[in-house]
Amino acid sequence: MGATASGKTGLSLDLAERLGGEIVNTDAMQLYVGMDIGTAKLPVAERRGIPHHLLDVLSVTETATVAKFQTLARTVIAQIRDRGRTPVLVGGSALYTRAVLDHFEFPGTDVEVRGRWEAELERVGAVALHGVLAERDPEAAAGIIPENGRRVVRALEVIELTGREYSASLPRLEYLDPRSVQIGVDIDRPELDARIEARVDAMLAGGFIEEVRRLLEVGLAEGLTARRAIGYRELAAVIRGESSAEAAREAIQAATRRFARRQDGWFRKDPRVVWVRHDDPDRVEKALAVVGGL
RNA sequence: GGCAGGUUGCCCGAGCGGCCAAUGGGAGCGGACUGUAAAUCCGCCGGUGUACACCUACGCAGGUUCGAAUCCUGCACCUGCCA
Repeated sequence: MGATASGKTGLSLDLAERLGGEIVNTDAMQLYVGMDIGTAKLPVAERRGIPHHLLDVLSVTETATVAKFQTLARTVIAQIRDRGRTPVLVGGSALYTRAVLDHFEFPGTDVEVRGRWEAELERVGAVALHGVLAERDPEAAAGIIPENGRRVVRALEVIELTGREYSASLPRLEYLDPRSVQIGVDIDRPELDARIEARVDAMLAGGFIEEVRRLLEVGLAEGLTARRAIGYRELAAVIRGESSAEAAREAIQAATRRFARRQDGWFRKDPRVVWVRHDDPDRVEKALAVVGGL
């Protein structure tokens, strides 16, 4: 794990190679078919013959959800284990990773119930809806910032569906499978920012906008999750004539920097993560040593 | 050369005599997070300081005024029209 552009992919290939492993993607946006350039998805030709899983499993019109991902990933991991090989999970979506690795249970969801609360949110606003939540489940309300409409809606949905109170806080850091280890790629911020800038420029030079154009033709704008991906939303605005290419370039870089910071926040908070410098010549050996400690 | 407009905090941009360290947005920094998570949301954001406060600030230099980012004069630079 690690922030975007920190060098996760390279390390994952080395590790999988040395461990005789197979790679499992834990990146929310790399799940989508056709989202290649903008998600920095590793081209097949560069995968060194190592099997990669959970790439290209959703069409851009489908909604990605953590719960679905959890099921998919756990299934794939079990299969890899059955083959006697080592699953190497790689990606920057912290919640997705934790959902797979830790004891993490998601209450159900229901389109109708969700839709109703969303309409209510639209009507009365987040803070007012938070008031409703406070009446039904003070505990949950206390754990959610009133302005965060999305989370308030989900809490109300869960309460209505399960009849139980909603736990608004994250579960404990506890691996489902003790044969788990987390390795983070560590990189200094100024260096990461420079890499992000260069990567975005390379994406744009490499046909990013054409990729977005193609995806718009197959429904990117209608999807709930895919269209919100960094880069895709900004370039879609350019295509619609609402923004200039230069403004989009800068917006994408800024959004990516902020994203990287959020990712870092998640990973730093987890004390189980062992950090390896991205530019340490011995990083592969060090990472292997962490795995060997199992 | 003439006429008109402009110069505000890292950037954009309001303010047009006191309630202004100065609305707002962006960036930056910090934080939250159980089915959209590359999402959603919160806080801080001139300096020192717990608070009260003090200091430095609205192109530069003067002036008017009890009091100026806001008015006047000169200078510098930018923009539009006339030459």
